[in-house]
Amino acid sequence: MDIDARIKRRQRQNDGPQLVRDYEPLSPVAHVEEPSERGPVFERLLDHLDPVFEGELPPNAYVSGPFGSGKSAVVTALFSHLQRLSTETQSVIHTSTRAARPTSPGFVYIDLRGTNSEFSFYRAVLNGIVDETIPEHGISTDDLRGRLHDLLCDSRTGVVVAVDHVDEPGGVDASELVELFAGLPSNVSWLAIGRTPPEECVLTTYTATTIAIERYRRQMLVDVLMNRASDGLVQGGLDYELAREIADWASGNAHDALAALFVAADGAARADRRRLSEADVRDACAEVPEDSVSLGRVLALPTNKQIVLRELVDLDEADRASVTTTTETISAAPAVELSSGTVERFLYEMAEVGIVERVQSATTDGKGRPPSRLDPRFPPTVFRRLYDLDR
DNA sequence: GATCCACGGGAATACACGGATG
DNA sequence: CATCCGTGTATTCCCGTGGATC
Repeated sequence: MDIDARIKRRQRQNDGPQLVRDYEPLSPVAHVEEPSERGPVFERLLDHLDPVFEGELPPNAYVSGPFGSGKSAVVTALFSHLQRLSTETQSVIHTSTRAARPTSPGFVYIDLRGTNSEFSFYRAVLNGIVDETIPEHGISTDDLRGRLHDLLCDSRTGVVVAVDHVDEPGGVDASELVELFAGLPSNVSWLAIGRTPPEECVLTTYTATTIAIERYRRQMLVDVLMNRASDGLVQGGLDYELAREIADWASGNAHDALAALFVAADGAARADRRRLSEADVRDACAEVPEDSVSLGRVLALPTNKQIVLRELVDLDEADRASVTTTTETISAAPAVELSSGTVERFLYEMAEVGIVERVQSATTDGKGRPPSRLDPRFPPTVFRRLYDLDR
């Protein structure tokens, strides 16, 4: 960078603070410690978990709600508080020795994104119970299950395991989850969380409680946006009116609303403005796909798949004309060390589970099956930033 | 030495089209 | 005209190997 540019930057900074102070609070993936807008939902969850405060295990339960209704936000917040509480009171099993005498159940939160195998599931449970970190290799799945049995059978009170994102495409579905829990002792109570409505979900035949969470009301969503904006943007960066506009457009989906805010903020920041404009918001909303896939899912993908996606979102139209040319361009990129066969398979696999969408080309050049273009089903700007941010 | 799982690589299958065939 | 066939491409499926980790 030359000296002029350095000076310019200083001048700009002295003009006033940048629009975006911190991208983190704007991220649709980030959950805050205290989601203040969902008080009643907390109450319902606490009602269900009530036996815990008597040292008893609650029954199994299923929490359902549409995309972006705050299920994960609420459960992760609640469980992190409960965990803290039970560690403070020394009530959970802490070590693998039997010295500790638990008087209240332990709490484990598991995100099924990224735990696709039997092994990784039991490993996650065990990790949530003991202090030490369980190795990822060199120990068999059966050994893991064995250790869990030993530990839990020694524990008088057991654990409550929250399992988030049940039934996602390509992930663990309801019946597989039942199988997994069948491999654990009976003093494990689960709290499953998913989008499938309770009446369609087989899990409810194993639960005493189902808790349905509704989508955000408009006003609540506006509050969420204003709160996040006040954490991530410079003061006055987001007008109340624009927050309402985003909330209206998102119709109760907090994920999409935050994604739009993120994109809009990014756009305004690039244009070197100090506040979001009407046009920023409009463009941002247009960038978020109609039926978008959660960025949480995208960012939970294995590293190499994310690398492929990172390249994909930068390709121009010509390079995305077919899966074949997309594959060629991506595997030629310096950042990609995969064989083209693998890149291609990754692309198809991600299309299969809805991370990207295959759009069949209308133009047929006579020869062979018509090619498909791959469209990301998430806002590229958000993915780009969040991906680049933690490299 | 044991274990899990990511990769590679290729085989099998599906699809679209034009032209041949009955 | 309906159906079959061959060709070229797209898509799916499968499984062994080896890297990484303990």
